[in-house]
Amino acid sequence: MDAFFASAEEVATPGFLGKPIAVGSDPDNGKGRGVVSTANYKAREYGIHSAMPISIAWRISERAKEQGKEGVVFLPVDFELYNRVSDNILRIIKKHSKVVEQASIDEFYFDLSFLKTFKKTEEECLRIKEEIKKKEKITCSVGIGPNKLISKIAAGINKPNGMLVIKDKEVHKFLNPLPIREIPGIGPKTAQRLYAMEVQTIRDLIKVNKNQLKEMLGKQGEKIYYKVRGIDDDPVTEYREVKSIGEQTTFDENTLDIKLICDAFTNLSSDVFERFKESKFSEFKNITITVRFSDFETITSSKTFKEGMKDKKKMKIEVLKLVLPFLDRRSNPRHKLIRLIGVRVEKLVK
DNA sequence: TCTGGGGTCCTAGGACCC
DNA sequence: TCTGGGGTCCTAGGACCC
Repeated sequence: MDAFFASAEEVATPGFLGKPIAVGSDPDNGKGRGVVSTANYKAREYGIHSAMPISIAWRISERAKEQGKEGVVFLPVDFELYNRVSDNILRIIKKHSKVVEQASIDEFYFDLSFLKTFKKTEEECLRIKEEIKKKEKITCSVGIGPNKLISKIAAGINKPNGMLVIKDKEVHKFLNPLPIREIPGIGPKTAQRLYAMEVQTIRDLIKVNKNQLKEMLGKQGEKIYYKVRGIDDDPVTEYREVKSIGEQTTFDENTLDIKLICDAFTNLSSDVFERFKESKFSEFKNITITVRFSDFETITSSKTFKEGMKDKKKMKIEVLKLVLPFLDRRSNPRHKLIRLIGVRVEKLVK
């Protein structure tokens, strides 16, 4: 889906039509601590984009207003709304394809190989796009290719409201000129390491041999070796098992207030437990806590239990037992303030 | 300039077992 | 006194994705 959160908000509130919108954390008059989740295309014209600190976006908006331009509409993330829309879209796609994989709240893979030709596939995808546009009033971008990798990259090329078909024979011509960051799995860190080797495009990357990539990047490197060649046999799968349930929260202000921190951990523990109880799992065997300090150093501490756990009170006690060492002054000699804390349960048992 | 929150997967070292 | 090789599980940290 194109600018999904922002698009869903535009549909839900007709008054937003034509306005620049940023969905994300509360900007709190420029003091807010989060980031932009999604900016609509009007807001992108202002230079606002996903993952940008919300305080920067707020400043951009203030500047724009001074120049007589329209201010940005800042909206909190409303997952209930987006999940509803997402479910509707899934239902539409399911009418056209037997196997649909929901890759995220706004990304779907579906296997149309039963249609046999790219022409028929393209026509079918146009119908899906039109139906989504008609029923949900939002646009999406579609990529059609011989596998999930190529279709995903192709979908990202002609955004928004785009559609791109890459046939088997066209894969190499399509991939070669693209920047390496287009490959899913090459993030900022990996890209930097490759830039240092004068590797900028997939054409460059294809010249690096498999052993070199493997040595440099481990298993990830081997995957990249195949991806740059357009090779991907990852099947479209309906269902993926949940592996963990967790939550984290950033304090309004960094803190070392023990009571505040313990209360926040207790609340997180309780919230995670409630979500766990709503899940189809009956027990968990691991708890992991996260602490992020003011300098962004992030530590985790975890414990695995022989026996599965399913008691809220016991969970809270175990969480606090994990937290305790970090509240000891000796473990934090420079008294770094804490910025974020988190709680997660893993090793889930049905 | 200041960096959210929900996740998955991988790596490396250490303990432990046979 | 000095010590192999195969394997599993746990812990901590890091990269990545949306």
